Amino acid sequence: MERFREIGLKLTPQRMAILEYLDGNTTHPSAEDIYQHVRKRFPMISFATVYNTLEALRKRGLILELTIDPERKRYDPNIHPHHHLICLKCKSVVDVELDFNITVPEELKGRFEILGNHIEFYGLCEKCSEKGGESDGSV
Amino acid sequence: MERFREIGLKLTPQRMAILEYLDGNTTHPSAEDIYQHVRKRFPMISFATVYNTLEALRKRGLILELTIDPERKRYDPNIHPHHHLICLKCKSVVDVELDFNITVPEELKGRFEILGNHIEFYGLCEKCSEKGGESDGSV
DNA sequence: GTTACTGCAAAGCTTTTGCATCCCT
DNA sequence: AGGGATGCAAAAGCTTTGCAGTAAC
Repeated sequence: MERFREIGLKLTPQRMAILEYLDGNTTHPSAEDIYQHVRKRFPMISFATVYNTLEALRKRGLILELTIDPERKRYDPNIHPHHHLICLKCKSVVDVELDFNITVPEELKGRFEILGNHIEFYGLCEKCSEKGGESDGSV
Repeated sequence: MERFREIGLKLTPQRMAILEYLDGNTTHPSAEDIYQHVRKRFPMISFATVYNTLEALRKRGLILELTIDPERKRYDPNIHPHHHLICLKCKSVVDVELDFNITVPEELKGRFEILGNHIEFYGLCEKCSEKGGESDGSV
C-alpha cells in the first residue's frame, strides 16, 4: 500500500479501493469484476481509471495480467510464480502453488531464451463437476 | 480433408483454402492471419466465413483455439497434446512436443477434475534475443 | 430441393485514447 | 503550483450475429 507512493504513483481514493479489492484476492478478477466491485463505493469511477490503474500496477510488476480466459484478461495480485487450474465451464481459476521443476533440453534453450513458464491445468471445478459437464469441446 | 464431409460439413472452396492453409501450419495464426492469406485467392471472402469455419473445426476437435496471446485468439491445427514457447517481444509461438509428465497431488485431484494441462514457456526467440530485449514487464 | 454456407453490414464486448477538470503531493 | 489521475465520451480491435442470396449435397 505504501509501496505505491514509493514508486511514484499517486494514492487516490479510487486506487486505494482497487488495491484493497486486489489485496489477497484469489478470484483472478477481470477489469469488469474490479469495476463492478469498486463502483459500490465509488459510483462515479470509470473504466479508464480501472484500466489505467491496472496498467500502472502491471508495469511495476505489482500484479500479473493473466491470459487464461479466452474472453477477457484476468488480473492476479499474486506475483509469486505459480500455476492455475481453469474450470472449462464456469471459467473459475484456482491457484496451484507447486513447483513442478520443469526442465527443457539444452538443445531447445539454445534456440529460445526461456525466462519462465506457466502451467494451466484445465478441467472441471467441484461445483461444475457435480452438475455433469456438457462441454462444447473447448480446451 | 475428406473427413470434413464425413462429419457433415460442406466442403466449399473457401473452406478448402482455409484447411489447406492450416494443414501442417506451425505458425499459430490468428483469424486475421488466415483471412489475409485466404484473401489472396478469394478476395471476396469475409471474416464471417473465417470465424464460422474456425468455430466449426474447433467444435469438432479438428483444431485448437489457443489462449496464449493476450491480444487475439490463435489457432493450432496440431491437436496432439503439446506445449508452447511464446516470444514476449514478437509474439511468435513455437511448439514443444515433449512430455513433461506432470502429476498433481491426489488431494488436489479430489477438488478439481483435471482433464489436461498446457505449459507456456515465455521468453525471447532467437531473433528478438539478438536485438536485445527491452521488455515492458509483461509476462 | 434442402440445408448449410457465404458475404455484407451492423452490433457487441473488451480495451484504449483524447481531453478538460480535478486533486494528490 | 505542478503533474499525474479522474471521468466522460468516442474510438479502436477482435469477434459475433442477422439476413438475403447462393451453392453444396
